[in-house]
This record gives sequence, structure tokens and C-alpha cells, in this order.
Amino acid sequence: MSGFACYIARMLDPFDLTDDPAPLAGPAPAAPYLAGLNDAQRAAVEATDGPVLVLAGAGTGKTRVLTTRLAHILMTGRARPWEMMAVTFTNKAAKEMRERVSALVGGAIEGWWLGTFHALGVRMLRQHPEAVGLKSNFTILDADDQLRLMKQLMDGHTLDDKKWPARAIMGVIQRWKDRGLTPEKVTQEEGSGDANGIILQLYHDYQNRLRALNAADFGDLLLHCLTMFTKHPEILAGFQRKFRYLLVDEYQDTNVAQYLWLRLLAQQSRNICCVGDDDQSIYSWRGAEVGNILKFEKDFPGATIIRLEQNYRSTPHILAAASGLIAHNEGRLGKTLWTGMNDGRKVVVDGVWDGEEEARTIGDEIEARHARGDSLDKIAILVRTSAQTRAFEERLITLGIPYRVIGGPRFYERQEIRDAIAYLRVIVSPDDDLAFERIVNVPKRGLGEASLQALHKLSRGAGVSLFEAARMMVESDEMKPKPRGALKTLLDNFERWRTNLRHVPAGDATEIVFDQSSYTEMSAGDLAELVLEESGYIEMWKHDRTPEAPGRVDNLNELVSGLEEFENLQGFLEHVSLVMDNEQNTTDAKVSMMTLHGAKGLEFDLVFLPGWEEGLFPHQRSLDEEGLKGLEEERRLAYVGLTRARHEARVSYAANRRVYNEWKNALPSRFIDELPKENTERSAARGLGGQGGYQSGYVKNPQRGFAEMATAFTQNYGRPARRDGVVIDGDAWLVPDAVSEGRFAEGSRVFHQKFGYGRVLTCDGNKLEVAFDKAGTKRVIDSFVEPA
DNA sequence: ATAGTGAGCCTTTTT
DNA sequence: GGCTCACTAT
Repeated sequence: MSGFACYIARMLDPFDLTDDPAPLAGPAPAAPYLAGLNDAQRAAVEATDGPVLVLAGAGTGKTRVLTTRLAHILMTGRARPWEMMAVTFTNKAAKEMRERVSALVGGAIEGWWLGTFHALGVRMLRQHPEAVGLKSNFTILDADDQLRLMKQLMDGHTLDDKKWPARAIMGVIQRWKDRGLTPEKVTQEEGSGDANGIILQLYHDYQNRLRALNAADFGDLLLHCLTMFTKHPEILAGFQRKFRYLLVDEYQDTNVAQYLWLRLLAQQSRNICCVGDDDQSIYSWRGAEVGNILKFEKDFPGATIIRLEQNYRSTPHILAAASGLIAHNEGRLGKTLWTGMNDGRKVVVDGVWDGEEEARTIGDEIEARHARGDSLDKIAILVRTSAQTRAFEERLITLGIPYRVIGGPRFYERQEIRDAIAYLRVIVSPDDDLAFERIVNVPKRGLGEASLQALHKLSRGAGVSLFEAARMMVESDEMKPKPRGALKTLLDNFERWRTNLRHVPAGDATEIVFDQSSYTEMSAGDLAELVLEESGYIEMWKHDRTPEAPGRVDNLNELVSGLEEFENLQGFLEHVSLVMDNEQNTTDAKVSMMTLHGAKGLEFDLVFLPGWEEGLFPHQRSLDEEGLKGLEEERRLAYVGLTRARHEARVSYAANRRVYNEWKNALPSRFIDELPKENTERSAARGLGGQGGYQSGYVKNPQRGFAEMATAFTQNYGRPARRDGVVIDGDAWLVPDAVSEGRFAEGSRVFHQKFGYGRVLTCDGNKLEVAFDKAGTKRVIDSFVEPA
């Protein structure tokens, strides 16, 4: 802290801006960190006071502006670190911001309130937990815990659990929480309705149960803050006084609860700067309200609005394609992105036969680039749904091209890790019923359904935790000797492990009673190792013969070594519930694969955008459930995808895709039609408007190309009617050019490799509607049928 | 109490 | 295709 103060003093001298009342008014002597900013960026940095909305288009240097702004506020002495709050959506973003601002300021920054909404919310709640009926060591539940809890609560209700599975109920409740609605507030608005009545009742039950468990779920972290602010104005006032400058990243993704939270905190200082891009709002399904950004001016009268429109990332063609696409959305704030770069290549649009061919084509292209010396790090495949990555993984494995899938199952969400953590949780808080329940019978100890029921009954009757009930049970005769013995062993184990627990440093109200005489402090890692060993848990996996078991053992070992970094278990558990990042080792150059959602904020030289088909992208479900709103969000997703590309973007769509078990034929996504013609080029590889076959530059490996061609000729060309062939579906790219370019008259007979013979009903450009003799009426692209 | 089988479901995105 | 749930057999 003192080091930092020192630094400020040193920096202030040469260009003292502290007393400049209106930084926008004139060119102040340029501080070095301002150099290289364009006018808009600089304005965004220097408009420190009053409400500011920065509309930052994709690739316009948002992060740089944001970090510079924070550094500027610090360096000019407008605020000290602990008087600033900066909110992000991901831990990764928070981490990056901390690093970059520190670099600008020239040292670590202590006391700065920087983090995700949830992390900051917890921090506030931990200071005043009693204000919302919690104890300071409250636990944070994850999705898994929530679900199990809800299932328990639902037992008491008559609800069609086919129509309303626990997952769906939690969804409704979470949505309410996103909107800042406690159970009491829901009543006024929409608590009626058949199912809603029961769901609301469950919401009440759920909240009561959480409080009894001294636990909060993710939504509560904000909701409880709101309650606290309203019920205890003095607490709110304290925070209002404290935070003189607020900054919010990704403002378009805030939900109502977050919005209310921010508004309350900013009310006093009014120095709130929100940064966002309405065109990149892609999280409405988890409660985000684009409306928040659209009505910023109304909420904060006199707000300064700054648009960052110069794009430093993409070529003009990519930018124009993306802009042309997003222009189809209504209700935008509107931006005109521009770039000073050279033209570059047009966005390539490539139609392929099926998903397999799509994977092969993309794989080959990547291989060619790789052979040419391009770094795999700069290549990404961005998909709509996570399941799509599979085809590409398989292909890249075959080709021996290293890749990484970003956003897969998280480390801390794996079953074995959650089990291990449950053990640790019970050690730290014996009252943690959910954790206790999770592991009473894992590994199997003969404590099944019946024993658990008995425990629950006793726990409810005596008003004590399950652990306590178990203690009582062991003393009594109510249980059969066998399970009783097993339970006793388990309890004894926990008591013993607990004696090894390292104390929480002062200030925490953890009430753990243990025998001082046998007290031996252990590091968190050592303790975890001991527990996994003595409980038989790791043994269980070592003996497991399923293919994933060895990996699980590895994960458990990794967990233990990860624990070494923490002072104590409590600290680790908090980390687990909030900072679920799994750092990927980024050492080797690999192709990145991820969903479009996961790609936000990233950039790559070459971006593949497969699966642009109606139903998949835009996703049918989005359309069904949200209608036009859903479509527009899907379009924003497409926009996000395109704008990730620096040099090249390659869109593709397949005419046939296997969904679960059956083949479906698909139409190209409407988004493809919405890309301006002048900024796109149709790949020459597959006809569909191009001329020439695969030789026109697509397949870079002629040897394999020819080999496959030969195979395909014998298999396909010779016996076109064959429908059960091994490779037929995948090798349709050898359809002769003449055919792919042909036009089909209505009424003419055609042959389709998947659907067999049929008659053309209608013909619209290259889209045909064909009544197949066996497969029914389908819509297909003309290049996939041939004259019969 | 538990393992194993079968039916029937649903398939987006995740702090 | 894979997951969860429920049921059956041990």
C-alpha cells in the first residue's frame, strides 16, 4: 500500500491533473499512459466524473480504455484503491484487469474492490451477514447442491415432476432472483397460476431451508445484498461513501438484480462508468437485460455517452460482414465500426454435405495452415453448441493436430472432486447437511436409503443437523448393528480429521470444538490426502475398472496439490465456490475450440464458424421459446463469432446433419443470406455457386485428395443407389460440377444419395423441394441431387 | 442394499 | 447418442 502511495507521488509530479475540473475541456499535458489512445478512447479515460456509458464495439480497444481509466483515476489521486470498485463477469476478466492496471501503475494494488458481481457480493455479505440472517461462515451452494435440495423439498408437494423437474423449478426461481425478487416480492407480481403457486411455495421453502443450512446460492449473493441495503440504510450508506468510483464491464450482460445493486451503490457518488456493447448481449437466458444498457441515459440523467467505433482487430471485409448481419436487428443503440486496415480476404462461406465432411474440410484446412507454418494458437473453431466440438475433436485427433476445448466440464464440477470437497466441507462445518449427505455412503458403507431416512427423521424431529443426528443415532439402539458400526466409524473419522484442521485466522466465527490435547495442525493438502486415504475414497476409484477411473484418481491428486497453495481449508472452499476457473496450460500451441458464448472477448487470426444451419444456428429452441427476441440474440451470437476473426472468417453449413440417431437435412442459416454479398465469397470446393472442383485450392494435400477421390469413385459413382455404404454420405463432395451447377425443372426426377429417388416439387434458386419416393417431402440444396 | 438393466427422456449458452 | 430414473434380480 505504501509502495503504491509512493508511486502515485512520483507520478503526480510531472503531470498533475488532480485539479483539472473538466478533463475533457482541453488537451492536458499528456501522461505517458494516454499516449496512443484515439480521441474517443481518450475521452472515455478522462471523463472520470459523473455517469458515463462507453459503448465499445468489438475490437475497439475496450480493455485498454478500461484499464487506463482506472490507472488514470489512481494516478491523478481522484481515488485511492480502496475507494474504487470494478465489476466484471468472469474471474478471468478480473484477473486480467488487475494485472494490466498494476502494470500501468507500476505496482500491486492493495485494497481495490475488484471482482465479479458475486465475489464482491459475498465480500459485502461477509461483513454484515447477520443483516440477512446468516452467519459469517455461510457456505455457497453450487448448482448440484441446489438441485439436490430442491428434489428433497419437492417430495412434500404434489407436483407433476414429469412436467416440472427440479431443474425447471430451480430455473424459475433463479429467474426470479435475477430480477431481484425475493419470495415476498413475487407474490405481488406473479405468484398466482397453478404451477406458479406451488413453485412460489417451493421458493419460500427453499429460502428457509438455505437459511437453516446457513447457506446461500449464487443468486442470493446479490439478492441478499439488495435486502441488506434496503433494510439497513446505514450499511448501504457506508458502501456508498466508500466507493467513490465504480466501473462495470460487460454492462449489457447485467441482470435486474445486478442493475439495482449497482444503482444503489452509485447513487451517492454518481461516478459510475459502464462499458458494454448492446450488440454483444448474449446472456438473456440467464437473466441479462439488454434493456439496462439501452436505458442508461434515463437512469443516470446527464450521462456522458462515448462510442468507441474504431476497430483495431478485423479486416474491412470481416467487419462489414458482421455489421451487415447485425444491422438486421432492431432496437440497437447503433454504432458504425470502421477500420483503417487493408481489405484482406472476404468471409468464406462453404456448403458441405454433412457434419463429417465439414470436420474433414476444416481439419484439412488447419493442417495446411499448420504445414505452412501458421501458429495453431491463432486458429479457432467456434460452435453454437458444445456437442458440436466432438466431430472436430475426432478429426483433429486423426490428423494429429493438437487442440484444446475451452469451457468443457470444469475441474471443480467433476464428481470425484465434488465428493472430495464434500468431505472437506463436513470437516470444516459439521452442520453442512448437503455435504454430509453426499458422502455418507460414498464409498459404500452399507448406509443406504433406509439409514438415511432414519437420520433425516431424527434430524427434523430434534431440530439438529444430520451430523448431530448421526451422533445421537450411534448412541441409541435404533439402528441395526451393521450400519450403526459403519456410521460410528465414519463419525469417529471425522472427529479425528477435524483435530487436524488448521485454525482460521482471527475474525471468523467457525465454532469447532476439538480436543486440544491431540491437536495437530496439518496443511490443507496433507489433511485432504489423509482424508481421501482413510475414508477409502481414493481406494474406491483405484479399484474401479471403468475407463475414466484412472483420470479421476489423477484429478484427486491434482486437487491435493492444488490445496497446498491455500493457507487453510476454509480459504480453499471459498475459492472453490466462487472462482471456478480452470486454468488451461497455455504452453503449447493448439487449435482452440469453444462455443460462441465462450469466445466472447477473444480474438484469433483465423476463425471457423461451422454449423450455420437453420435449427442449429439460429437454434430452434431459442426461436421457439423467445421468438424474435431469441432470433436477435442468436444473431448477436453470430456477430460475436464473426468479430472474433482478425484476418479470416470461414462460415460453413452442412446439408445433412445427424442429430442423435437420425439424419436430418438442413437449410443454410438465414444469417448466411444476411451477410452482404460483396463481403463474402462462396468456397469453390463444393459448387454451390462456385465453379471448379476441390482442386481449386481447397484441399491442400493432393495425395490424400486423390486417394479419397479414387475410393469415392468406385464406391459412389459405380453404385449411386447404394444407401448403406460406409463412406457414401461423407464423400458426396465428388458430385461432378456439372451436376452441382445444374438447374432442376419442377417435376423432374432426381436422385439424392441419402433419400433416394424423387420428383422436384418446387425450385427456388438452389433450394429444391423434392417429394422422395421413400423418404417423403424434403427441402434440399440442388447440388446434392442429380438427375435421375 | 446394491448392481444391473431397460425405457424414456432430452438435447444451448453458465457467473 | 447419452443421461436419468425406475424397476428387477441378486
